[in-house]
Amino acid sequence: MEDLDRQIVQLLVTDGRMSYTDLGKATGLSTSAVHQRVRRLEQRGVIRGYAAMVDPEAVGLPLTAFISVKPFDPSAPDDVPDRLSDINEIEACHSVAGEENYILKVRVGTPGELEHLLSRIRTLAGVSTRTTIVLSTPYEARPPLT
Amino acid sequence: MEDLDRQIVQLLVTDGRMSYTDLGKATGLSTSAVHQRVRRLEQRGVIRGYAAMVDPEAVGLPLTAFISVKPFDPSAPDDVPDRLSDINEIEACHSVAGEENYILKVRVGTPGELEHLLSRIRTLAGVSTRTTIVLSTPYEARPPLT
DNA sequence: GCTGAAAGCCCGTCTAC
DNA sequence: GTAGACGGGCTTTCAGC
Repeated sequence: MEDLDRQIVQLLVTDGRMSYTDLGKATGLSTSAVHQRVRRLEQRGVIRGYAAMVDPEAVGLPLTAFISVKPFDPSAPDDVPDRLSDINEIEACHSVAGEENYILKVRVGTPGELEHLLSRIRTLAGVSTRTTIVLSTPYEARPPLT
Repeated sequence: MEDLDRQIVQLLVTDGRMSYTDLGKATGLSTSAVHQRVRRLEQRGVIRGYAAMVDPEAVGLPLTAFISVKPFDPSAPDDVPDRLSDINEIEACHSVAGEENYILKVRVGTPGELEHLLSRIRTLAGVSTRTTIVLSTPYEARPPLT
């Protein structure tokens, strides 16, 4: 990727609401040139979208956990991500190499909700689970420096 | 949290660049009322900021991994997050309950870079590591529905 | 805490290079 | 691919309730 695009991406990752005018000042381009480049970055899928970053505790989700998942029947068709995609408590689903097949990142309000979520996951996807509770998060979602 | 604030947060998590005018239309508030609420949500730390979401592969970071970390000397002062905070490849650092002390999420370009990163982590923080390679990511960073 | 209005700035587009 | 300009819309602030 070109250096100007890289700069623009970097700026927008740090401040997703920065105006095209300010992006232009920061990169030395005109407003319309920046605008055009941003649109192309969005269309090419480099920029997938924009989001407010929210404090999970402030919205009632103080409990984070990683759940490693392994199918009961390793010969069954593997559609775990599809089966779990409607569960809003699951923030992320990664297919991984190793002892387990998937790592899920989940957020809930209470241990009771986590217990209930685990049983939903086990029955919906036909998997066994290994859960790692997050005690605190020194940092998270830091933008990739490229 | 109040319902109107919840609506606003939900909308901004889904589209971080939505205008205050549109937020007002969606919530039935005036533009200035929305603006005021958003500022208070930002000041209270409910909204931590805004970010463009970037495709890691498109910016040269196709390889994601989780690194579980455990100090060589369990009696030494635990300042692992501080010691690692300058490493840009580390996207997140969670303190966890379980066999290991921390889970790191990292993004790099190549296996060679991962190898180098692991040795930096081990020497900088005085830890042993267990690495789980991500093969694919069916979904990630889904907004918490509250 | 919300509304409504007013001024300034930004967005989005178009034309020209 | 970039610069410059223009109209419409948005942001931001300030009374007023």
